[in-house]
Amino acid sequence: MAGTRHFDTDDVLTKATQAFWRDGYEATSIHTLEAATGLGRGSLYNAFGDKAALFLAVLDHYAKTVGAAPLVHLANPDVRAGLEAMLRAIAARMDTPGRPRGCLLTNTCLAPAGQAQVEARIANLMGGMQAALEAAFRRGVETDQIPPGTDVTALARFYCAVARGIGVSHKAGANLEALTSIIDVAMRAFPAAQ
Amino acid sequence: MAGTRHFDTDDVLTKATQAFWRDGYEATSIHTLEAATGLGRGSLYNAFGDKAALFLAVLDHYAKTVGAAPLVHLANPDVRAGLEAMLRAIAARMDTPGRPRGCLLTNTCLAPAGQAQVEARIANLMGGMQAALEAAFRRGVETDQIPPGTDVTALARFYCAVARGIGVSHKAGANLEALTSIIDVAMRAFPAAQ
DNA sequence: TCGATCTTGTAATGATCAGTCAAGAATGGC
DNA sequence: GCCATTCTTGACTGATCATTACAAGATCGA
Repeated sequence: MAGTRHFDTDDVLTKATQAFWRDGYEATSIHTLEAATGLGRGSLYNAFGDKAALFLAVLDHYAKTVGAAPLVHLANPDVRAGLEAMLRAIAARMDTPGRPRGCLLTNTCLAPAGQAQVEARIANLMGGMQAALEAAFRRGVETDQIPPGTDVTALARFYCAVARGIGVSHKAGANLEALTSIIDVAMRAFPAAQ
Repeated sequence: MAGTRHFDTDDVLTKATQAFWRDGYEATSIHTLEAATGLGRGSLYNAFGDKAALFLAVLDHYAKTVGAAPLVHLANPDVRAGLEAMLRAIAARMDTPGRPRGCLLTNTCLAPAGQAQVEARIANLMGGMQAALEAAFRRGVETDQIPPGTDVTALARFYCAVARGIGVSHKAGANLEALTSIIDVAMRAFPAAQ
């Protein structure tokens, strides 16, 4: 029953992500992770190290897959349309049945893991979204889609906060229609083209 | 050393609130609560019941004091000014030194999986804020401060989401200046008076 | 003054937690 | 075909968790 690895790392990370996403870092025990991944204790510790190290791997896996997907819309030359598409993609992702509610990063940020390394990683990943937004908005200023002199940092902070607020609202029970109406209002804060 | 109660209930609740607010529901142990309140195990269980019941009392205490304070601004006849004052009061409250970061309700809105009663209470308290906003906006429509036909429910949901987003941002490390800039942008989504 | 009642501190309980370790089993290199 | 390596398994450890039981002390009504 042993000798070579019996699992695919990405597959195990996906399953572990679901568990952490659903229950949070503290409430997810090694026993839960055994059940979710189908691996034994020893295999988990052998492959990933301790619980905190596994969670770091989960965070990276989440950021690369679930978290990065909506950001591709920011590549849209129409900055406003790209922003709106990103927000709607986030809302649509949350509405996906079978997925845990809210956003793993936001959920974990609210219920801290107590591990300094984990908190630093979360701050880093969250900062990445704000930086991506800010870069898109700066490009919008350069291409005359956004009025010059606009505080693009504040604008990025705002839409980051909206995305986080959407995550919390969904975690608190909001449905897709409620999230959509939030986005409709939020887009009114986007500076008008000149 | 015993016979009559040696503590003030409100004082103990305030101290317990600080502990839950800082560390979250799960990470706050009875031992932590003993140290924070100065009471022994027996006194805590005798006075409040188990941990979940104590947390329910803490939630109500928080809602009555910290949570309700910013909402008084909504009584302002100028609806837009009242809304802005409320948001700035929330940001200023977060910046208060010595206070735990973020908002207790937002921080724990996902927390105790399995404690249906706690989740219901949080949903109820959160819904109260949205209802207060919606009532103010409806009054704004009646007094011609907000265009007729405005979706006041969506508007209330949006500013609720902004408040939650501010809480998450602060929890994630944002300072007062960052929170203020978020509010500046958010106010641009408010419908113009006719 | 005395007993009933309540508060309080401490010890103990059973469950669960993260993490470790020795031993068995299967593989790949030789 | 044999051996070293790697992986899996399941039992074990010590710590910590929420909760309860209990004894001792303090207060109050009668």
